[in-house]
Amino acid sequence: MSGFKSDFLRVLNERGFIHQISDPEGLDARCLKGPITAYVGYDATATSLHIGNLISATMLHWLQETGNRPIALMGGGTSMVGDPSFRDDQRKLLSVETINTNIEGIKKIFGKILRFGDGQLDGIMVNNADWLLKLNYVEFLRDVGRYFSVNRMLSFDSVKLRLDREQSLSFLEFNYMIMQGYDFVELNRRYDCILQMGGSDQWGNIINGVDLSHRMGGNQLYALTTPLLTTSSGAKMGKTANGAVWLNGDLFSPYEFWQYFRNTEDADVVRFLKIFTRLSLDEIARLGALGGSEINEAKKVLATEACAIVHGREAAEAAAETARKTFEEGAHSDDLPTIEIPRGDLEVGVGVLAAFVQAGLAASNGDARRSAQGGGLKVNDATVSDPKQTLSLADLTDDGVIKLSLGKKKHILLKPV
RNA sequence: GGGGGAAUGUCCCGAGUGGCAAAGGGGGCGGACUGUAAAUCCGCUGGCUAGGCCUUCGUAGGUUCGAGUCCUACUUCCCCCA
Repeated sequence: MSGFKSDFLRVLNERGFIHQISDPEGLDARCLKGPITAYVGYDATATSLHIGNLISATMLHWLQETGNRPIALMGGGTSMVGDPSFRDDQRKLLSVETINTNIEGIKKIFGKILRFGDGQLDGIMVNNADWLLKLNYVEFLRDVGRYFSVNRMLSFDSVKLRLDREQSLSFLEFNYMIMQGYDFVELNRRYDCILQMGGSDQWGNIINGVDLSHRMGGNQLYALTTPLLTTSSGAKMGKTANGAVWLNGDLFSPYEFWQYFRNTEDADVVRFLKIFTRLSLDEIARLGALGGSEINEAKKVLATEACAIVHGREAAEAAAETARKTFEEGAHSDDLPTIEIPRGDLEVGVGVLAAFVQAGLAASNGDARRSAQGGGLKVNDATVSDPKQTLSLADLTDDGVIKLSLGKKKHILLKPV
């Protein structure tokens, strides 16, 4: 499936976005005939999208960039049910308020990735609550439900895990794929949308929409999925100690985001540059050719470029500069994450362990104590050897702060107020 | 409706003769080696005013000097029969 003629599929293919396409030749031919409309759906499971969602959102970007129309679908309706795909337990039911709050958070990112407006090829943002919540049960069953075979639905890999583990799959969740299938058909009716994209875990759900359109005598629709991103050593992409790599700055700061990409494994640099930056393939090839420790330069470019897309160029440069000062000069930058501490506390003296807990670098005194025993705690770059040590005004550096470090990478500044 | 199983350290999986802060993995964190990489090796992975105390094995009671382990009821989930 390499010889795509259309700009859109060629770009996606070259940059490593394609895992499966339902009818590659057919879709390629359709893309050549003129602009197409395609969509990706996002459920309101959190107040922000995470790095995994960024991949499909980036596909929407390239879609628009190559002269087509993108739709970002907010799953206000489907989130009422919850996608059971590849999950071994039921999701918690979300309240309507939570769903709406989450959607507001999720929407933010699209302004940075797509161009919206009233023009022919401007992006569209819709919410499937607009049509799903209005459906009449029996009518829906007769119009749409009749086309779904339970036998077939049970055969999808996405629910196999659940069934094989003998965990219950509720009827509520079982309806999810029907709703998503219906979404696709509805978007085709409303906007002539012919392609749905998503992560590889969405294949079954997307194919259901393609089939439903057939059975209802509708248009030919297409499915396209991206590979599940894992690091070369096999870990799932986008997970850190504290959870997901969020796109919203209030959950995951630009500096943290920059650091996440800076720590990419060597073997993943080129792959990630293609997916998470908009650099030309020539430039990426050049960066990928750097050998040995020089590849660190490529990682910095990756971090800055990826960060710039999500947080803006300025924040990305600032994160890069903070990192440069911290790691290359061994100095500390005012831009490091900072925690305020009452001046009075320092006058009295604060236990080191408690200080690390306050800074969020340790979960408890015991946790901090253990880190200290392993030689992982530092105050102003000096290893903490005595857990009973206290911090006072005398520990302030010339810049009037105290730098706490956990390991080599995590630094927090304590600032008296 | 009847019968039989299951729930363990608040990340996950998973052992557990009545003496248990509870085996072992995975993951995570820290250290060494490096290049803020990978691989490898080592340490840690309930809380605290810290070698003493406190809270943990689905929930609530009970038996016992002592309960994750035994008894009763309840909850949730699986399987079989109707």
